[in-house]
Parts: sequence; structure tokens; C-alpha cells
Amino acid sequence: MRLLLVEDDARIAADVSAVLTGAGYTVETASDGKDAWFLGDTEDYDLIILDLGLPSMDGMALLKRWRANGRHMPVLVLTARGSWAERVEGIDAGADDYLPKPFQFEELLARARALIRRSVGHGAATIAIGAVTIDTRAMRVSVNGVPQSLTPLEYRLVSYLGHHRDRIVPPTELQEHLYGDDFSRDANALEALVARLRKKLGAVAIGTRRGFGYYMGETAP
Amino acid sequence: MRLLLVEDDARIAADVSAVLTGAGYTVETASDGKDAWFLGDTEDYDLIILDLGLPSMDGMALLKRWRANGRHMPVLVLTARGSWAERVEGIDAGADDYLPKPFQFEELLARARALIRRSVGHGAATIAIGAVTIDTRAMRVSVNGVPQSLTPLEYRLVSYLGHHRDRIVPPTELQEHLYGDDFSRDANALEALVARLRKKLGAVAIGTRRGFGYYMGETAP
DNA sequence: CAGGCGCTGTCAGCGATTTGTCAGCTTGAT
DNA sequence: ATCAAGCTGACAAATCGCTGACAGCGCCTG
Repeated sequence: MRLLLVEDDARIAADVSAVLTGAGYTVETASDGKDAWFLGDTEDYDLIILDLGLPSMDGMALLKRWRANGRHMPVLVLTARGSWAERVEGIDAGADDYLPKPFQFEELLARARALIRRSVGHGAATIAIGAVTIDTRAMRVSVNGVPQSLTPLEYRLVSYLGHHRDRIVPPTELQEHLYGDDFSRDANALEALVARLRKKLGAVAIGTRRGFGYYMGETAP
Repeated sequence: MRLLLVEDDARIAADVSAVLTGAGYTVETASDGKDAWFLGDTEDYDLIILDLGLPSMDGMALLKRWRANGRHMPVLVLTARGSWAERVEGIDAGADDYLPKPFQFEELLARARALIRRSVGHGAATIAIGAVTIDTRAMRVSVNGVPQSLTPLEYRLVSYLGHHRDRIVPPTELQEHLYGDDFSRDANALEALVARLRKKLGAVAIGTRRGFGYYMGETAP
């Protein structure tokens, strides 16, 4: 689960981020509206927690612009207590839930869980694509219920493809994810890795779009 | 999509260029400010990625001179992390976005996508023209909702025409965008490519204005 | 410390796909 | 009607991705 926290107060951001991280989420933070806009517009998050009253851009405007661009990820808005006008405006802007400040962390977690569960199908800790099941918590992968022993690199590859299911992932992006900035490897290393994975998961588990990249899931030709 | 990368460190330039090329862009590189200024002033790019701290000319000065000359293409500036002064100065100079070094290639790609999308005026990640729909994120094209399997070059061509809808694009411009500086191809290569595309997208998807070029969308006769 | 083992990068060759080129044909403008 | 621009189908060359084999490396065990 990947969350974006939009919060300008560094201390609050650190606290909330720590709580969420402790609950098992991957948290990224944006401290001003410009960063938030780019991240929310270009990255895929399972939930965005948006504090209103940002310095460089109005949080509500931010939300409206995301929705106008067809971004429909769940957004939990943090408002000042009792500002009813904001709540009404937020409903139009497309927020999914509200939490008045100050709030209990417990309540934040509960609402975050509910929103994530409600939103996409992959609210669980496991990703299932065809015969392949990825248990992200236990870092285990099964095929037709039979657990497979994957090497670390292999697991990182399925995991990445699984989290980006139904999307073509370019080889360069995979290389960056697997190897970081180190580009010393031959391009063939990735191909060899994919080949080994297919041997374990079945040839159809990972698809190739020649000239574009690899994918898992449905991608009609 | 045609990009200009202004970067003096040859190793970084090679890496970044490889990533961008892998993502489907045509990348040209300038390793010093003089070349960069000339290219940026005379050629048309969909995005310029500008590293500050060039040897023969200050990157910021470069940007200011482009803008002073009425060049308004999107510019993504690479800054040293935390150099806030540079960011502020850059805003005045006319940069569109910033990325502190070191950065993840994935983030660079995301921001590049966002800038290009924004500049062309299509806020959404999909472009719809007649029966044809281009999903720039998934790099997929559908006709009447039916996904088509396009080759990389074919995709780059529809993508370019789609981003410049309702405008007649001269063959020379298309060649530059598809092949970069490489002038080795026969002029007929492009025509053959268009023919193959029309077979997949339908003959009416791409129009020809004899003597001027190709277009998608509505164009006054 | 030696040997074995698992992981991963590299190499070379194959097969399929993509793409450039050619030759002949069609179309549109004058 | 004529000519050039553009279209098309066929073919060949270049490219891309897959695979099996092998080698280097780190790690564990005896």
C-alpha cells in the first residue's frame, strides 16, 4: 500500500508519517502544493491524505485539478474543526472522507483502512493475477496455490510487475527498480531474469510487448 | 516526442538518455552551453531537460535567453539538492519544473510525462480523436474501444500526431521526431509507416494534405 | 581452508518481429 | 493529359527478445 501525505507542517507530517509507516504503509510526503500536484498527477497511490491550507497552493484547488484530470484515487481530507464550508466544498471537489483536526491517530488509521478497502480490489495484502498469487506481507509467491521459492531478485521483479498490473513496464524502468542507478549490467541480464521467472511461474504469467516492455495481467493485444 | 538533454557529464548524459529513449522519446544531447543555446533556439523540442552548472555557460542564463527570445517550450531543470536559491531564481527565469539531484529515473520520467502532457494542453492521459483513443500512460491505442497492437515506431507516430491534433505536420518534422538526427532513411520509409498504421487504425484516422503533411483530427479544407 | 551450492551476469546463437527499400500503381493538381 | 506526390504490397535487412550454457561471486558447511 502506497500513500501520499500532503502536509506542510513538518512536525505533523513526521508524526503522521511515522504512524502510517508503523501500520505497514509505504508513505511519501509532499510539503507543498506544487510537489503534491505532480506526485498526485503522475504517480499511483492507494490513498492520498490531504491537509487543507497549504502554502503554495490551496488544497481544495489541488483536489479539483486531480479530479479534472481523471485521477480518481481515494482522498482523505484533513480539515480544521467545524469548518463546515470546507466540507461542503470538498464534497463537490471529490473528496472521499474528512477528518477534523485535531484527530486521534487511531481514527486516522481506521478511516484510511476503510477507504483503501472500499476503493480498489487489491485492498488485501495479496495480489492475485491468473494462477499467480503474491503475498506481499510474507514475500511469498504461489502458482495455483503451490508455493514457489524465488530468489530475491526474482521476487522483486514479480512484485513490481504485480503492483503495476495491467500496465506495460519498460525495461529501463525495471532496470532502475532492480539495480538502482547502476547501469553496468548488460540489457540481457533482465531478459535472463524474466526467462528464469517464467520457468517458475509458467510461461504465460509474464507477457512481453515487443519494443515496449513487460506486464502482468490483462493487456489485450 | 523529441527531447533535448543539456548535460555536461558524459556518463550521466548517457544514462539519462538511455532511460528516456527506452521510454519512447527521441533524445538529442548537448554537452555544453553553446550547443544547447543554439539547438534550443533554433529547433523545436517537446521538452528540454536542463542541468545547471554547465562549463561554458550558466544554465540559468541559457534559460533566460531562450525565454527572452520568445521560446516557450517546457523546461525541466535539474538542480543540486536543497539549493533553494536556484529554485527561486529559476522560477523567475521561466523553468516549468525542478528535480533535485540525485533523482530516481522513474521520477524523471513521471515529471517529463506530466510536463509534456500539460504543455500540449491535453490534461488527461488519454487522447481521443474520432474512433481512435491513445492512452499515453499505457502506451496503447484503441479503435472503437478495441485495443490495437502497434509497433514502437507506429506508436510514436500516432502519439505525435495525436499530441498535435488538428494541425498539419510536415513529413520533415515527423522524420526529425521519429529518427532524430539520423537522416539515412529513405523518405518513403515514413509513407510505408503511415500505410501500415492506416491499416490498423482505419484509413480515415490519419489524413493527408498533399504537399504539406499528415494530420489527425479536424482541419479546415 | 577447501569444496559445494545457489544466485546472477555474460555470451552466443536462434527465431520472430519490425522496419527500410524497391518497384509499380493510384491520385490529385495544373 | 501530364507529372509529381503519395500509396501499397513484397521482400530483405536489421533489430529485438528468448534460451541454454557457462562462469564468477558470495556464502555456507564440513
